[in-house]
Amino acid sequence: MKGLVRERNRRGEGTRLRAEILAGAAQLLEDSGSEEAVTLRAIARQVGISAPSIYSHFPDREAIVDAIVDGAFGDFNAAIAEAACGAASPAAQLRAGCAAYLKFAAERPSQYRLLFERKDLLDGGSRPVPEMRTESFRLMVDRLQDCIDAGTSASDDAHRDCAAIWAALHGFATLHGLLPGFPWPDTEAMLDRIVYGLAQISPRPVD
Amino acid sequence: MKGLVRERNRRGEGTRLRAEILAGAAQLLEDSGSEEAVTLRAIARQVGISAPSIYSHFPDREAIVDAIVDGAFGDFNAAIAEAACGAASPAAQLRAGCAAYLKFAAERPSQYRLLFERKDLLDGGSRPVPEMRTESFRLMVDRLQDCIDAGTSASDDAHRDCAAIWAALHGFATLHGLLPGFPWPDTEAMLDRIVYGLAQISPRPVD
DNA sequence: TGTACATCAGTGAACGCGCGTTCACTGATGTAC
DNA sequence: TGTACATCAGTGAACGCGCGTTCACTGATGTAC
Repeated sequence: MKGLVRERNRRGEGTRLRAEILAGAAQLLEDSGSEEAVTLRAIARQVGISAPSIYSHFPDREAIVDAIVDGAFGDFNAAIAEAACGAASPAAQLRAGCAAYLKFAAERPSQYRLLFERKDLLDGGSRPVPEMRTESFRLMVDRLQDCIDAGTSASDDAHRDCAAIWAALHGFATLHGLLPGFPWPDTEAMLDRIVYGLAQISPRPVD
Repeated sequence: MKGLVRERNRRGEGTRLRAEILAGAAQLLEDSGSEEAVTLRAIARQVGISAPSIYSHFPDREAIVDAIVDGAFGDFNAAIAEAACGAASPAAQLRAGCAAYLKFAAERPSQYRLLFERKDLLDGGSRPVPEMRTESFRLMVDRLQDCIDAGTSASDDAHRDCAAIWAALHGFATLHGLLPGFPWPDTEAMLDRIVYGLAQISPRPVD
């Protein structure tokens, strides 16, 4: 009943290498900016092991990318939820969540791209969207509904207007990253237009 | 001075194969949905020639993709300009241009993705954006400025609000294609919210 | 008109590369007695 | 405490693959005389 019980069947490293593989893969992704650069051999080089060693921890390449996506979605949703929690009014919560969305995309662009530009859903037609991908969206819909109920927003359809906000946030994050040479307006100004314009909130509500 | 003068130095095909290569490459792109599928060997298979034959018409693989991008941008900008021309009021022109934007993205998703998700600008930092990529944007800014001048729009910054509209259009087109299983609102309703909400135009102006 | 020749579109074989994955293995780590 | 053994994390070599690209070539097409 020692604290080492869990370690008994992992001699040398055990789970440690798994974490190193994931960290190396995430590093490769962030450095290169594209998922294709995350190859088993490149990961092995990055971590300092041989390529076949990875198979002790992941069944195939796809599983590694899946694990990165899961981790990134966890961080992404947590960052947005936390930001929203810190604001007072529903409208301020909505804006804070949107600001956190753009912040994540700007700080971890390659991971963000992986989250919403991955082709894994393109093949299977219109299968249901995983909950993880819409968790933050549902949070935003609830906050907008709060605004509507409180009379702060003139929207008559929280789902529709949040879809428009999501589209605008995603588009801005993506284009901003792709065309840094374009004269983009200030991010705060864009946030104001996107959130208040699309959610039909009278500009600059009290925080 | 016969009409055959131009054909003298192309014995068999000449330019014809070049066009077939481009068409085959575009077909591959549309079928597979990803640029990586457009390999020299796959194009050769598609067209029914051997891979080295391509080098008579293009210096390398990159040149083929570039040619597809140029062609697609031409069609894209033309479709938007034409749609905008067909409407009466500036506001209707703005909306028609945005509708054409979404139509192009929906009908030729793989080409659209290539236009605005290509990584070719990511590497070089913030070099200037090619004119072709912003031609339609500038058209939209002009139309919104017309609305402002005519008193139809309450916007105080056509550039900023068009950037927001562009972001929303791009985000909607991209997410809609990536997550077809998500309950997206009707495209027309989204267009109304995006154009009128972000351009600060009183809803449903006279066409 | 006929023939020798230059042109050139397209080919087939081959190169070196990096990839995912497999397989038999090694050698250190911990355990049973 | 000492020794024989089981475990298992990690390895090195090899596989077959598709890729971009090169190179010397073939054979049909048009031209010069």
